[in-house]
Amino acid sequence: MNTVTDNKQGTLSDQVFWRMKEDIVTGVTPQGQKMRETELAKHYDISRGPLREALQRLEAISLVVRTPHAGVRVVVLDIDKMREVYQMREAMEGFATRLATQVMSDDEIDNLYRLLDQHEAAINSVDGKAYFQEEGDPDFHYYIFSKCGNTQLIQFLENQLYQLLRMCRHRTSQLPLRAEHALNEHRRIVDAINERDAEFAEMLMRRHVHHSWRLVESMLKEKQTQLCKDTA
Amino acid sequence: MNTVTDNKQGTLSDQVFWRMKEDIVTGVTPQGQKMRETELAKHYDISRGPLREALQRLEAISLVVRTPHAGVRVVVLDIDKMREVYQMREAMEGFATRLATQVMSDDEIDNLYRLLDQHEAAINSVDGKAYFQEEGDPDFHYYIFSKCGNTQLIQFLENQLYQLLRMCRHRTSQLPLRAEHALNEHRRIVDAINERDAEFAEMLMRRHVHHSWRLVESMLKEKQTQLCKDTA
DNA sequence: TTCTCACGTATTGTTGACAATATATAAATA
DNA sequence: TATTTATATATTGTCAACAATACGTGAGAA
Repeated sequence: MNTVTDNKQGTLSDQVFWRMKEDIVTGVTPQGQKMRETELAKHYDISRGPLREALQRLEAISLVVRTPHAGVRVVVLDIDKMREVYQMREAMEGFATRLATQVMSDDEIDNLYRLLDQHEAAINSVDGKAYFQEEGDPDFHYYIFSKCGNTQLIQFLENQLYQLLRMCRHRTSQLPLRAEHALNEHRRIVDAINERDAEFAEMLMRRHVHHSWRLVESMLKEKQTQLCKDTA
Repeated sequence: MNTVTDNKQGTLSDQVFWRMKEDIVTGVTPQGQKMRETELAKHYDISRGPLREALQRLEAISLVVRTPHAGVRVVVLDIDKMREVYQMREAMEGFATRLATQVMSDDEIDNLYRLLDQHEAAINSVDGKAYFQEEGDPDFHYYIFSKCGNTQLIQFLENQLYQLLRMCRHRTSQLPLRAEHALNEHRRIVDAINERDAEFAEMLMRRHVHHSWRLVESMLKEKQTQLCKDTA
């Protein structure tokens, strides 16, 4: 199912890039951590050349920040950066949904309906809500924007934005969910796509992402104020 | 005015990245050209290490494409890729305009009006239309999205999308313009911003970008069919 | 003649050593 | 005692040689 660690194909730089990316996104390498080249090279058992290239690729997708001659650190996703990620999602996924609505085949729309049914079944089962956040929700979003017909847009969402989103999710995974509510919004989006109402589908997707953010934001702020009280 | 070549600050990799970027975007390095590392290293007078890093950064912003073990080529902006660039612009600049409308200061809106006046004056003068495409139009767009308050969005537009757009422009620079028409659309956008109507401002910006693309597209297709007739 | 396969060459991927820069430590001065 | 400066150390940036891979060329067979 998960072929993360045993990926022995491609260049060294490639392999290490994927491993480091997973380590960062899943929180194995904590946010804000200093990443020393020598140290990492030893840890991943390669020389500094390919390692630097891997670091550079991580920088290109905003997973690490580099200051010249000083080194790189894992990005710290504070509330403001997370806002930016969700704003980008709102704009780009909304637009991707519009495009997808115009070019999706009927069979692909059927697949979307089947996906909704699977998610509903999962939610009704034990641990289904956790499943929904971890697998179901991303699957749904991924399926739609991957049909938008704009390669650049797909790659940006997949390679850049969704990696950051996974980091956000990791940070908010202990927060309560809104699985049923989100599923309803998913249904409406698919209905709009099915009616080939591109403008409406875009609007619904934007609202859907916006709602997610609003929830995440309020939870984070609540947690933050709670933390202040604890330390005071 | 242009401090491209005499930029002796920053790391070697940095300097060469900027030089190569300019060379590609301005067409000095033609689209589709194979870029051999040894050759380039000699040409820019550095070793292959930093040069590879510069190439990788070019790859990250989609100015070159790399195939493993085979090398990198300058991207070829065919009509389909250009469509993708303009679509991305439509979505992201539209959204950036919405955000900017919400957070721009009154002084900054005044600056926008002054910019419009400058552009009108330029258009009425000799060669003003050329000026408008080369400098005026990008300035206008850049000013707006730079005020949107979303760092990631700004950087993406500035570092990635607008570089590709400059390549598109270079390819379509000989095409006739629509300077007056575009200026009118600019006016309406600024008016919407001034009235703090974020949704309307977004819509106008999207339509504006969409119009640009429609024009470019029809010109390119016309040129293409003409070319077919010539060779037939 | 045309297709296939093997070989040599050219190009990219990787490595470890060296140079340049920044950070941390400690001594010296106000 | 606090602050500044000089030095030492650690870390990043750069280089040139080496290894691995892909592409072009030519020979051989169908």
